[in-house]
Amino acid sequence: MSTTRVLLAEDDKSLGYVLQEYLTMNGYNVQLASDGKEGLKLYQRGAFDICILDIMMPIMDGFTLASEIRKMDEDIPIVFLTAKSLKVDKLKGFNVGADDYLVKPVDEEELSARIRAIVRRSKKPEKQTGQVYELGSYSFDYQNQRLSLGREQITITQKEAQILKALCDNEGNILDRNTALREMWGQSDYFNRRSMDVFISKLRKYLSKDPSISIQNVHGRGFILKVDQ
Amino acid sequence: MSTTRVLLAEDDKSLGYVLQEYLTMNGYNVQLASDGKEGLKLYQRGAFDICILDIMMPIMDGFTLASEIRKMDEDIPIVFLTAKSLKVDKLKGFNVGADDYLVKPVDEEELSARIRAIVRRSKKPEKQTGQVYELGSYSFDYQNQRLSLGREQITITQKEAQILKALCDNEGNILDRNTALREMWGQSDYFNRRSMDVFISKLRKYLSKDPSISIQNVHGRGFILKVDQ
DNA sequence: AAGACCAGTTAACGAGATGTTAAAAAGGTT
DNA sequence: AACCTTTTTAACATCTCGTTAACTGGTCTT
Repeated sequence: MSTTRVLLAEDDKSLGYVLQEYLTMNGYNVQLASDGKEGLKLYQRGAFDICILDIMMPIMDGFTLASEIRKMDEDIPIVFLTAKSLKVDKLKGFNVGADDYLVKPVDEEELSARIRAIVRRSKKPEKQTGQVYELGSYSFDYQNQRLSLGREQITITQKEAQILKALCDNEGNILDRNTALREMWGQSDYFNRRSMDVFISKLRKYLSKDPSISIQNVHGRGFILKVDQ
Repeated sequence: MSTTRVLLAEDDKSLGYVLQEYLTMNGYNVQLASDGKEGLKLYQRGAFDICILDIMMPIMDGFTLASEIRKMDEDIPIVFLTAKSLKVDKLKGFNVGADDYLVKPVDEEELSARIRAIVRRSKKPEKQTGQVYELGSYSFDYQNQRLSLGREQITITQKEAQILKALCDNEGNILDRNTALREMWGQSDYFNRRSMDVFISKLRKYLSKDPSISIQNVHGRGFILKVDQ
């Protein structure tokens, strides 16, 4: 993931500097503005992932800045900082769409933790495409239990998918039998082992149309999924 | 939008009751657990939008409960409540994936505002108004519960529409049964499952005039809406 | 080479999941 | 209350898939 870009608007120079330093050290890309107007300018210029705004600032206060920012981007996370803990202020903050509201003195670590929590939520709009494994000319979608070869497409069963996934995750390496059995069956005994063999046999059949793919046995140890080139 | 379902785990009966009352009055659907274990049970049974967990509780503390919940759903918002303001606790909270961390005494209005802020972020971006799905030769207007084929038009029921929408949103991919049940019924049990089957059967009938459309079952997982070309 | 496991494959079995229809229950309207 | 619509529950038929069994051949150890 790319670094998180932070817009920090804080008129207290020394506090602003300290926070900027701390956040930068923690891998954030921080731009510092010392009043609301400057904050707005910076915002218009760059693309940010989160805004941290002091409420009491000269020229333009944090609330006004926040609403200006909201006009441009109704989705960007905003965190307010303030010296006094006035309840009305706090509620006003959340009403203009704040994501958090911190009372000074702020603890840098806590600020960092809260930023992380907020950005984590806001940064995943797109639905994650279920991971798809490429197996020679096959492709295997674990989430959807789908194995496809060209236009042909079959839906395999849950256990088949589990085992094939485990093989794919260890492609070229041994998938240890006992490990796999404990993972998928909860324990390893004679019957589970035989059951696994049945599934391996089924998977081999599914994958037989591409001769470059093979599931090889390692006597007494497990199986290896191999894809030759 | 449906009401926000809140799981509140708080062992202090009177505080728990007060918060439940307040949040309920503000339009939240609140279920109260008086210890961690009960909280976990409630969570497993129902579908929630956010969890508010006291940290110090008998039997199972809030951190443990949170990590159990995270095992099941890595995306649900979690807010911690605590009496003492220990920095290590706070950071630990954020590290297990908290979205917020409030120190008692909590102000109900602030809690409500924070919940709103968090839930706003986590709710999936619903597609916009008047979305009409194209299904082969059918078209389906979810808002108006209308399914039409040519100039024929039928109005389907709310549940039918909900399920069809969920299927459409996952077209070509598995609509997970438990996910759907928790979304639409609030919980997943034997009877809901059978009820869902009945609706699937009805939808299949509605859609039977276009043979390129099918609702396929994936044994033990859910259903896939497929539209061949 | 012989014995002792290990693995490959196919088929049968049965618990549980699903398909479908109909009746009952739950809501809502007049 | 009588009526309607929607949803749930019941009942029964059918299907699915993980397991187990059975038989075959393979691999290792001695």
